[in-house]
Amino acid sequence: MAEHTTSNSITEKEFLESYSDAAYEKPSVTTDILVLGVDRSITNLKVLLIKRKEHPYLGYYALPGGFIRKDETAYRAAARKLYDETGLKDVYLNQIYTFTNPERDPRTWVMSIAYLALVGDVDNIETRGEWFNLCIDDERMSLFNEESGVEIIYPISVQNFQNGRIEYANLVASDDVSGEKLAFDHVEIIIESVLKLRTFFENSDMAFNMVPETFTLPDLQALYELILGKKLYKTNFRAMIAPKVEMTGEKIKSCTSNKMSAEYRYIG
Amino acid sequence: MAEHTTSNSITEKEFLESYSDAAYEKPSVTTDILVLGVDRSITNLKVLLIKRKEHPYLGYYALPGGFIRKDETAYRAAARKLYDETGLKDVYLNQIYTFTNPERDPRTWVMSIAYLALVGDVDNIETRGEWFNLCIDDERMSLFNEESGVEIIYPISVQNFQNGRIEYANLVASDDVSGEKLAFDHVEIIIESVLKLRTFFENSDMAFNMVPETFTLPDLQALYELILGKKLYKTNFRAMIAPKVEMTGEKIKSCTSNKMSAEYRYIG
DNA sequence: TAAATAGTGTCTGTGAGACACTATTGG
DNA sequence: CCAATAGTGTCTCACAGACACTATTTA
Repeated sequence: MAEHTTSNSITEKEFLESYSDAAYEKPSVTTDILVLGVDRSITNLKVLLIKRKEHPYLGYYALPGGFIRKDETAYRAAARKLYDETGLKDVYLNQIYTFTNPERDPRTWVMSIAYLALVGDVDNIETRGEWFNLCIDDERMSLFNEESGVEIIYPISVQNFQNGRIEYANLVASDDVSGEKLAFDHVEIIIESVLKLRTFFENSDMAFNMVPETFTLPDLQALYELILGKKLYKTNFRAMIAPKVEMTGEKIKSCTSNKMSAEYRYIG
Repeated sequence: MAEHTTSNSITEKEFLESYSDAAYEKPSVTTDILVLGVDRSITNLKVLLIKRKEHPYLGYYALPGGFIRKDETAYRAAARKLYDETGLKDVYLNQIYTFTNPERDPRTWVMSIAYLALVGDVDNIETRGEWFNLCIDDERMSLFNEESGVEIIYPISVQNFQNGRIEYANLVASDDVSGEKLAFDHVEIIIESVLKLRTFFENSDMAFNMVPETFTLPDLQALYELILGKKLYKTNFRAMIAPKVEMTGEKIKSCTSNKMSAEYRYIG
C-alpha cells in the first residue's frame, strides 16, 4: 500500500507501473439486495428471498446478491445480480449501508454493500425467488411465505450505543431463533433497510416506484399506511399528495376495495 | 465463489475447510474520513486534509484514511486510521457511503467506505494534518487554508438522474480545475457527506458533538446557522433546542461575541 | 336500498417564521 | 452612556391531525 512506499523520487507513472498489491490481504465484496414489494391488495409488505443451493448456509433463505466484478460499480453489480437471480430490471435501486463485520461470512473475509430495490404488486411481476410477508415491530421481525408456510421469526431488542457525545438506539435481532433462519447477517440488512425506508418514505417520492403507472388515491394511501405502519387521514393525505399527481380523467377500480375511484398519475 | 460450487453432497464444515477464494480477484477496501470542525469564532466550517507523501497523488491533499484490516470492522478501521493519522479519538464517527467506481484509484481496484467525523473548535484540538475552510454552494466547492494560503476550488453542477420512476438531482464536481486538486474522488466524498450532514443535522443531536461540554445558546445557534447555511430566528431556535438542554446556572463568554451568556449543557 | 367506500369541507392545535420589545454587557 | 448582543413575548400563517358530512358505487 501507499503508506509503505518510501521512495518518492520516482514519478507517479513509474510508481503505477511497478505497483503491486498482491502482498496485501483483501476482502471479497458482495452486494445484497433487499427487494420490497406489496401484494395485490396492498395489505402485506413482501420481501424476495432465495433458497441457497450452495454452501455456506445451504438451504437457508438469503437476499439475492453476489460478488462485485472488477469492471463495475457496486450499483451495476446489484442491478446485474438482481436481474440474473430474479429477472428484475429497471427498478428503483439505492445503496443503504455497507456491512463489514469480519465474522459475517463463515468462509472468509467478505464485506457486503446492501441495496434496497422497490417494486410494485408482486403478483404482477414475474420473478424467480420466493416472496415472504414482512412484519417488523419493536419486538420481532417475521417473514412468512404463504405458499410453503415457511416462517422465519427473529426476536428484536433495542440496543443503545454511544457515538461521540450522543446516545442512539438501535433495533438488533437476536440470533436466538428456534426455527428457520436467514443466511449470513441478512436479518440485519432487512432491518436496517426497512427502518431507513420508513425514515425517508414520507418525504420522498419513493412510493411511486411501488404503484403502477396510473393508480387510485385509496391505493396510494394504503401503500403509505402499510410502509409507515400507521393510519393516515384521508383529507390530510390527499392534501400532501395533491401537488405530485394529476387526474387522468378516467375511473378505475381500486385494489384495496372493489369500488371505482378516480385514476391518477405521477407528475414529479 | 459459492455460485460455482456444484457439489452439495458435502457438509458445510467440509465445504468451509476446503474453501479457497484465491482464484477470484478482489478489491482493496479503504476508509476515508471527512473530519468536520469549526473555528474558534464559529464562522467557518473546517475540513482536515493531509498532504500525501506517497504515490499515487503524491503532494495532493487527501482525506485521512487507509486500508481496512482483516480482523476489524470498517468503523474500527476508520477510528484507527483517524487516530494514527491525525491523533483524534473518541469523536462522533458515522458511515456515509461506499464509493466503488473501479476507476477511482489509478493503482488498482480500490473501494472506499466513507465516514463522517465531527469535532468542535479546531483551534482547541491538537491534530496532525491541515485545516481548510470549507464552502459549498450550488456553483462551487472551495477549500482554503489560512496559514499556507492554499486554495482548492471545484466548480459544481447539478446533474439529474433517473432511479426507477423518479428523477433525482445531484451535485457533481467538475474535474476541470486549474489550480490545486484533491486526491482520488475525495471531492465527491466531501460533497456527499456535507449534503448528508445538512439533511440530518436539524433533526438530530449531531450539533452537540461540535460544541464543548458546556456552551452558550448564541454559540450553538451560530453552529446551526453555519452548517445549515441560513439564518435562524433566536426565539424559534431556542424553542426547538429547549427540551435538549439545561442551564448550569453559570454565565460564560460566548465565542461568537464577547458578551456574557447563560451556560447550558446537553441533556439528551 | 343498504352498507361500504370515494371524496370534500372545515375546525383545531402545533410549531415554524417573523418582529418587537426589554435586559444585560463591554468598550 | 451607547452600541451591541442576550433574552423574552406574541402575532401570523401553513400544515398536520381530526371529524363530519355528502356522493358514489357495489351487492
